[in-house]
Amino acid sequence: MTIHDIAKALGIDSSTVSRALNDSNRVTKKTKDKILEKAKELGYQRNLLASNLRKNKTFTIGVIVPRISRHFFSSAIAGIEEMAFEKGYKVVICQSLEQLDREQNLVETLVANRVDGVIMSISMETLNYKHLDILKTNNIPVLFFDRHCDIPGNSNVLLDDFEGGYLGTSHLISKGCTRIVHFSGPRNLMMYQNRFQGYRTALEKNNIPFDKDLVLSSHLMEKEGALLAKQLLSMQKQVDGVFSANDVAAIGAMQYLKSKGVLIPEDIAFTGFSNEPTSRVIEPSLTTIDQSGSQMGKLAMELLLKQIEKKKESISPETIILKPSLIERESSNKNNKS
Amino acid sequence: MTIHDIAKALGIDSSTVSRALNDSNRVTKKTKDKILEKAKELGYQRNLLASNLRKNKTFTIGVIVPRISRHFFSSAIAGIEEMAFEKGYKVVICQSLEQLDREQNLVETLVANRVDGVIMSISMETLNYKHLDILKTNNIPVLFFDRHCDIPGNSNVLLDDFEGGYLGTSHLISKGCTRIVHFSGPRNLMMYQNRFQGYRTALEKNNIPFDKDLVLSSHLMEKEGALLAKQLLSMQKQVDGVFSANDVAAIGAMQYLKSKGVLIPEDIAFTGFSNEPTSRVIEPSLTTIDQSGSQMGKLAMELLLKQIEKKKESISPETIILKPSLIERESSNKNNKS
DNA sequence: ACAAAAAATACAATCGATTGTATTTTTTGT
DNA sequence: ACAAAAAATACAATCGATTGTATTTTTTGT
Repeated sequence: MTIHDIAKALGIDSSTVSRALNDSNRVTKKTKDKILEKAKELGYQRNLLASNLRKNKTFTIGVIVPRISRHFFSSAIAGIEEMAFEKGYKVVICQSLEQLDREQNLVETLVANRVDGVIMSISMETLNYKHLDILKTNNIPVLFFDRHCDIPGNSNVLLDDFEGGYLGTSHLISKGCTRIVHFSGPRNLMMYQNRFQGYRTALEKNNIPFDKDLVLSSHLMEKEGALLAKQLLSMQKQVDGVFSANDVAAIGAMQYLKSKGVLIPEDIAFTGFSNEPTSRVIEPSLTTIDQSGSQMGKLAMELLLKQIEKKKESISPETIILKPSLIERESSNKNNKS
Repeated sequence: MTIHDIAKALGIDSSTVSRALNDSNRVTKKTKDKILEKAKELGYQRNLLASNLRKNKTFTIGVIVPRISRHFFSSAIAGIEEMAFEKGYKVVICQSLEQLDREQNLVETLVANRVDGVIMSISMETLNYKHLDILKTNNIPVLFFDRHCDIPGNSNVLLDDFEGGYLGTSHLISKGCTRIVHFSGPRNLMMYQNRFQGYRTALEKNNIPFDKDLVLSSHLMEKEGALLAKQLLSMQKQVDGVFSANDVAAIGAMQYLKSKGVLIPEDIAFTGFSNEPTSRVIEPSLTTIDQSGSQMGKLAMELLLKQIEKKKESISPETIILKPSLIERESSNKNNKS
């Protein structure tokens, strides 16, 4: 079933059929009706491959995230899809699984498929950005969200991680904590750098000396949280609070500590980051920094589409930084102060 | 950058370039090398749109789920993507948001984009399957997973929901429960029908009379779980166990009951369904039926690809039914028996 | 009723790659 | 060295839709 079949059936030219199906004003209403009816009769379905090839536009956005099943990313994807659907686009979803070579492979595939744009959150292994050059070469706009990379000329939708780190740490301090450990993530991610800087600044503003031994880096998985907690107990200097750069590690640590009889928040108070669904359910419920994936996804898609749809003359990069908010729960509710 | 540019640069025909890039044995090694080098030099990237159009194959699978951010679905998508990547396919992800009209719209878009196959889990609103006819018309194989529909000729990857319902309910009975409420989902989903039948059969096998007043249907959201729990407390007949057709509703109910001072599992024991991450973290931890989304996703993609890749002569539908397993946790640990 | 202007439709090239067939070049065997 | 066979390459059509230009048809105004 092609436009040529319709054209033949009606004894007219396929260009007229094409224009009729695209509702062009170069076709008279009478002819349009005739064509539309025939199209329906024959069960015609436009072949978007052919159309896309001709128009050099696919109405497809490529999305690369480290892990689809992580709650933050799946909410972001949900937001991205919702906005894309609304605007008539579709999304190809890929996961790097935190591996650089996979990320590179995916970028190449997306380029070969001529996506109209790419939204991505880089992997933990991504230390340089050479594999992204191909996007620029092919004039494909990219938008980074959550985990950004500092190459100029691209758009970003980010959380103010510095502010988040500052909020989370200040909160613990306001609850009376003075020896606060920070669970940090891989150094190459700006995100974790910024959360760390927020932590450090909060300490300084409150005249608490910074102690680098209290900063523990890992990939912030649940198991690593438990390991870090173990390490915590064996520290000679006593700790009374933990600001974790994500909820998962915080929860791993809390569970380990609870099993060892440590009281939370009385002995050690916790603040996490991300507001994962589990953070609300664990006992004590985990104080955390909200990071709405769905909203971020929607904003990211909206911004990218704006850039795609305005003519190429002016793809001015733009950065949106969302303000984080603290969600206060039980895990930080020390009675000492406040 | 097209094969014609390469051809022109080397003074040869574009068909030879095409064959060289596809490693055809109709091109001599010497020519191939020359072409490959030139291609690299010019930064050539094959235009898959054109290739796909010619070959009438897109190496794209459409995936429709009710909600991307639901943990089960995001894990399934992760499994699907992983297997697809391995086999050289990519996936377009869409969410129906449980709405029939959206689902219909998505199916049409996928057809227009000539996906090679579709993997879907139907929405709660989907009562008839007329909107899926277009897939058959266009000869696009479909595979249903998790939530299936009983139209013949399609493949399915399912959990044995009957067995799951039976396991979950029998477990409560073995712990001494005799008045067990069942939280059920929308009737049109076979899945919930089957879990219900498993529940009913378990009662019968244990000589517990079935009481239809103990079956409460809803959409199984967290809020509805809380509402159902409220309803539970106002029942004249006392209840000592709940088998919920998903974890989310169970957790909503448990939180409400805990706030009212009901002891779990002593007063009311709980068994959920799905093994959501939160089920492990809530206190008491929730006994549940495991349903590995990621494994299901992988299997689904593998089966669909098998069907796509073998010639059309024999697209024999196939149904894989995974055996569920019970994960015993605290929420059902009554001391009465066992 | 007729020429000019405007509207509708047809023609033909194109997007970039693939592929069956025809032609040219190379290899083989005597 | 030459014909026959085999291998390599070129030619040309094609996938299905779109779009600038040319042609035909209709409308307008006198």
